[in-house]
Amino acid sequence: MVRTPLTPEERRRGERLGALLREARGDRSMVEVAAAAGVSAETLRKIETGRAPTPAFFTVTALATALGISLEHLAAACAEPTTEDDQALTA
Amino acid sequence: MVRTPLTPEERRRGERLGALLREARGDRSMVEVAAAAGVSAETLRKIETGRAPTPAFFTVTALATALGISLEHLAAACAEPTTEDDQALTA
DNA sequence: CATACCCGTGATACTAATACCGGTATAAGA
DNA sequence: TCTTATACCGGTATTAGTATCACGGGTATG
Repeated sequence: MVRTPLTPEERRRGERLGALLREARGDRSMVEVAAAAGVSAETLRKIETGRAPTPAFFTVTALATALGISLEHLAAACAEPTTEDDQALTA
Repeated sequence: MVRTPLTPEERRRGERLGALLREARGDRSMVEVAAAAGVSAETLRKIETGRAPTPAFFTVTALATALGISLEHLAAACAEPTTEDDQALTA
């Protein structure tokens, strides 16, 4: 195996990231946010739905900028749900 | 064309990111930092040398955590050298 | 009711990221 | 000198991210 397939945990993390982005998008439309971030709407949809669990760094950066959220917040919320970081989803 | 090839500007941005990571690594070895971040040494080398200009978000996150630098700093330094952020490279 | 527009979705195509392998160069140490 | 460790480089294999194409659902407007 040359490229390790994504583990279920990594996919879970991707879903968490997508959920955070979708929540941050609020009532804005996908096309609007995608255009503001400079990515295609389909790409944003895949990331939000978790079908692209490990998007590129600059893609996430652009989305975070377009959505007005911090990268630290995203990384911390997706990192590890060991304790009870589900508060990040509700907030 | 279904997937836009990386533009020279994106590659430049990747080189900047790599330079920042290498600088943050300091005198640590590649294998040590790579192991701490959970990525292979070859991947870290490719990112540092700019041969992987758009690494995955969580890869950069893990490296930033292992190196003790902030994602915001990385994103800001790589975003756009419009004004004079070359100081980040020289410092 | 038909048409058009916007949003979201699935399928497809193609490039890039990641990892493993072997080889090379340089510097430190036995 | 020889070994070892580190970094660099090329190639290869496989998965995954991203973009385009084509489709369905809803809402408004004619």
